[in-house]
Amino acid sequence: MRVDRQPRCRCRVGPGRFEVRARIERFAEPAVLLLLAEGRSHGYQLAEDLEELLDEGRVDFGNLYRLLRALEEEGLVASTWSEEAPGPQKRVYELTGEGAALLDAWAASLRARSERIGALLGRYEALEDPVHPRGGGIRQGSNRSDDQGGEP
Amino acid sequence: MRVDRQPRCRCRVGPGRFEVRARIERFAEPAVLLLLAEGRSHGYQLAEDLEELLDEGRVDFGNLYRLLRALEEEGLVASTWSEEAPGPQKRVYELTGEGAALLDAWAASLRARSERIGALLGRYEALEDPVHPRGGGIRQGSNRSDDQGGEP
DNA sequence: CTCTCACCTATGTAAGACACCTATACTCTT
DNA sequence: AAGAGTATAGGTGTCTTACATAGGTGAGAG
Repeated sequence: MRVDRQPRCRCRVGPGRFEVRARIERFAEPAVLLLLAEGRSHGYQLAEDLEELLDEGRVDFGNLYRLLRALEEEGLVASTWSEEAPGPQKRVYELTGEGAALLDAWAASLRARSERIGALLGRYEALEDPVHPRGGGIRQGSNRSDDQGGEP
Repeated sequence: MRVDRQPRCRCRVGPGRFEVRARIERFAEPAVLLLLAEGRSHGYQLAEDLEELLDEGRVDFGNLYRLLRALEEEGLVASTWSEEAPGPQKRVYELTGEGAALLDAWAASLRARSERIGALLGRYEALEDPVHPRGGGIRQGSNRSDDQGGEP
C-alpha cells in the first residue's frame, strides 16, 4: 500500500538533484476565469483546457468542481444545466461581470508577481561565484554540515 | 476581539473590486537561498532583506526561523553561532553545495512558471470582448444567478 | 441484455504551507 | 528600572490541495 505522495513544492531526487514545482497558489482560479471569458464551458471541458493552459500534470477534478461551485456561490460565475445535450448532463458555466472584474485583478497581480520573479532571477543570474552548475551538475562538496552543534 | 485575518490569496473589497495576491508557494525558500548565495547572514538580517526582495508585507519571523532550521536539517544550509558578535547571539547561516543546487532548481522552475504566467496574460490581453473594465470599473449586471435550480 | 468504457459531476480526507500570536533573552538608552 | 530594538523560537488554526472514492449517463462490444 504505497503512498508516495507527490510533494507539494519540491523534493530531493538524488544527491544534488531536486525537483521543484514553483506553484502559484489558487492558480486554477484565474485560469478558469480566463477560459470562461473566452467562452462558456462545463467542468470536464475546463479540465481539459486547463491541462493545456497550466502545463502541470493532470488537473484534479474534485478540486476543480469544488472551485466552480465556490465561484458560483460568490456570484463570479453562473451555471445552467445544458438542455440540448445528448450525453450525460453538463453544468455549463459562464462568467459574470464580477467574475470578469476578479480576472482583471488576478491579471494585475500576476503581472506584478512575474516582475518579482524576474527581479529574483536577475539577481540569481548576477551571481558570479563558483557556485552554479548551470547544467544541473552535482558538485556536492563543501557540505560542512558538522560543527553546528557547538553552541557556546 | 477583531480577527480580520489577511486573506491568503484574494478577497472582495467592494462591488466589482478585488484584492488579489498571486503568491508563489514557498517563495521564501528560493529567496533565502539566493540571499545566502550572495553572502552568509543570520535570520533577522535575512528577514529585512526578504522584505525588499519579496515586496510583500512584513516577513513572518516564526516561519522564517522554522524554514531555516528545516533547511539546515536537510543539509541545504549550515549555521554557526557568531562569536565576535557584540549584540545578542546570532545564528549565522551559509549555503551548502546542496543548497546551491536547490537554488538552481528553483530558478529553473521559476523561469518556467514565469513563462506560463506570460502565456496566460497573453491570452488575457487578447480578449476583445466588451468584457474588461480595464480601470477597475463595476459593471456587475447580468448576474443571472437564477434558474440554476432547474435540473430537468 | 449485460459489460465495459468514456464522459461528467461530486464528496471525503489528510498533509502541507502559512498568518497570527505569544514567549524568551540579550543589549543599549533614558 | 523601564523601555525599545535586536534575535531566536514554539504554538495554533485556517486555507490550499493531492489523493481517494463514488455515482450517474450513453455508446459500443460481446
